[in-house]
Amino acid sequence: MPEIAEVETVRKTLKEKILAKKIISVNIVYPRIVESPKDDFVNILVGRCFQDIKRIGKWLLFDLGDYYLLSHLRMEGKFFIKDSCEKIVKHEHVIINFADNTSLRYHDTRKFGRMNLVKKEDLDQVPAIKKQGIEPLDDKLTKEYLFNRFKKKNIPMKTLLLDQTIISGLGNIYANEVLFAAKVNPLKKGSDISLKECENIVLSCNSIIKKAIEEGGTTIKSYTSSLGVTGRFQQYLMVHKRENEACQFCGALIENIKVGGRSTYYCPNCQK
DNA sequence: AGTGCGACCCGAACGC
DNA sequence: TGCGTTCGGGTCGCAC
Repeated sequence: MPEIAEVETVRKTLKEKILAKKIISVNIVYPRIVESPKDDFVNILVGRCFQDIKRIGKWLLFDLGDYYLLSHLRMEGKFFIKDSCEKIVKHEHVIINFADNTSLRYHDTRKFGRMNLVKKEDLDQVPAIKKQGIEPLDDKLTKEYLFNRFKKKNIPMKTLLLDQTIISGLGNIYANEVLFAAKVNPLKKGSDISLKECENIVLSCNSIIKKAIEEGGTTIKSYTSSLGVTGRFQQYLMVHKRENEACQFCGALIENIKVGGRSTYYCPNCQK
């Protein structure tokens, strides 16, 4: 489940490995991953090189000079670097071969991830990018901003934290952790949230995402970032996947409920 | 406009 | 053992 901290880890680790290497061929094994016309996708990549890797929310932006290759890992997308001669293994869907006989391989067991090529000047036109909200570590994420975005919403806070147009980059793990740290009940409606609670959410977002990025993200189930890098944040998780364990603050048992169809973990005593 | 929900996927976990 | 069923997870698009 790559969220902002995992995507940031992928960005940093990949940058060390693939910049300024000429792309000599592209192999699209599973076409649905690539949303752009396939011929364009191959023709534009070949001959160019990645000059930088940026990130907006959970989106990776591979900078090709005049184009961006956008990549969203969804739940289980991963990138690996392998020698070009190595066999394509199961779940490797897009292979980008470099002139130095290495290759960047997109691996995704669920096939949910997506890639797009977009001209740099058209980036603002991409709907998914255009509507991204404010990032957890951005100074513009203030209690007043959140209060204004939440106050007319008659839906649960858990759902609102997952809304990428409000806060950009939180997924299920960090949404659970942020609500616990802020002592906000996941079922509480946005319209019932106080300015003080918004302040707590901002502070919790800041500290949790900062720590998660420092620790290289979280490894849950099948997820490793890229290049075999394993996140260490899982040892700091207070509620996520800890159903029936004692809350580390009050000792009450952590509960698991569904909110908006998503698995939600919280302490019924600390988050009333 | 705001809200809810199914579709997209397939491996893991579970039930029998 | 082996088969069938259920679940999960981010985002989009459609229905209400």
